[in-house]
Amino acid sequence: MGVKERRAREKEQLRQQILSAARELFVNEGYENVSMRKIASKIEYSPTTIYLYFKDKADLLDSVCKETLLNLLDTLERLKSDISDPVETLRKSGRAYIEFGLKYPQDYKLTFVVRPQFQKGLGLQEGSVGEKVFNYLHEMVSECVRQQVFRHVDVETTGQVMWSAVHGVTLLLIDFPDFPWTEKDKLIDTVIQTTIDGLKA
Amino acid sequence: MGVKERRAREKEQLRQQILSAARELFVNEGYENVSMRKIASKIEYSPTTIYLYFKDKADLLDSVCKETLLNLLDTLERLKSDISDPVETLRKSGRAYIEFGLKYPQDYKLTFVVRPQFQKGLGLQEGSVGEKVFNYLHEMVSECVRQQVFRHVDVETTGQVMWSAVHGVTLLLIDFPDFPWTEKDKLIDTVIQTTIDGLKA
DNA sequence: TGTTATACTTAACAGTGTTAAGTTAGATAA
DNA sequence: TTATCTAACTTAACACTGTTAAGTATAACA
Repeated sequence: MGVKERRAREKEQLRQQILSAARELFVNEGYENVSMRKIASKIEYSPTTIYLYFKDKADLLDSVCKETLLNLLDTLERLKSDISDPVETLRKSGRAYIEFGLKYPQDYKLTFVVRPQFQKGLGLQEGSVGEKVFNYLHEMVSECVRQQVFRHVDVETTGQVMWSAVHGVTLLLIDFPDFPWTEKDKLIDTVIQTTIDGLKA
Repeated sequence: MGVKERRAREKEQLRQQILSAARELFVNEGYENVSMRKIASKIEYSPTTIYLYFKDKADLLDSVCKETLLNLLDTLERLKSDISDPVETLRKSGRAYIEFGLKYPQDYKLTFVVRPQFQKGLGLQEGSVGEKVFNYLHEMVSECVRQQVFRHVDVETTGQVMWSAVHGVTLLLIDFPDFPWTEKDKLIDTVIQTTIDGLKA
């Protein structure tokens, strides 16, 4: 009676195939320039087949974005081992966050800029992966406050300030690659350092 | 011989009509959901007429964005009168920048996030309005450094850090309106204050 | 071997940005 | 005043888009 299982496995396989074809095309050509037909022809199926696996193009995009967030979350989780020096961990986390965005700029923008607008409140809702990413940053900042390295204003706000900074510099670097920025690594470090200094007691 | 002038005036008038119809639709329904036909029917002309005034839809969008930037620039310029307290001016400028973004979220995103991706390096190139907006922020920060209120690291970098912060919080507030942010005004003030503190000697 | 459900495809619809060709009205020149 | 020309605008069409409804083949079951 392993038939059903095998079938389910095959279905899941095709789903993954669609997902990764879509991701590759979205990343290389931009969401707007990728048609369902293009995705379909890449995996050598009829366009309508995709609709058996995803509600519509937006749903497909959301699934791609979700994968991205899980990736980012994983990257971050690997860093939080060392709790003895919370500021250093926060610094590393900020760096990792920004570098992730620069490594997967299309994904980052799709997840944090393009999609939220259309899902009206989704993306960071309770239990979502997006929320988990923010919670991570928040946790890092909390630890700094708890160990009294940061002045205690309001933990919530503090986390959000940190997020604003890293989000901002990530997007600027992505969107204006030809702008005469200061040397990139220096800019990133300075953004993080400045925010940390500003939050210190 | 005022005929030619009148004609030119009429042409300019229609151009403006198209522009403001496009802006209204872009803002209300989102760039992707606005078709050339929709714009055309709003001004009661045939769709192809638009192409006599704008190269294509992207060109139309760029023109809308340019207007937005000029507006923002104007809003900022009004603030730089008082040079005696540069930190206070910078704070006000940051606030004005963010509030502008929140007041015209669609415009802000079109200008600073959606378009740059497609014009490959444009948007902040030499002589552009975008560059002027950045130069303004840069000027404010320079004054703080000059008066030795900020520690002298690197004026370029300092300006870019400031920009990252305000850009970041603006976009987060726009894109995740349902997220349980700290009270909005408090968040904005804290972002600006933290960055300023971090930049101080 | 015949029935049924599942997986997939074909054909079509209404809409998109954009171009080429055609029309019409107003200004110029005889 | 009438003919010509030119600028402004429209009609028709192309190749594309996301998406749905209907149809087909195949594999699993009885």
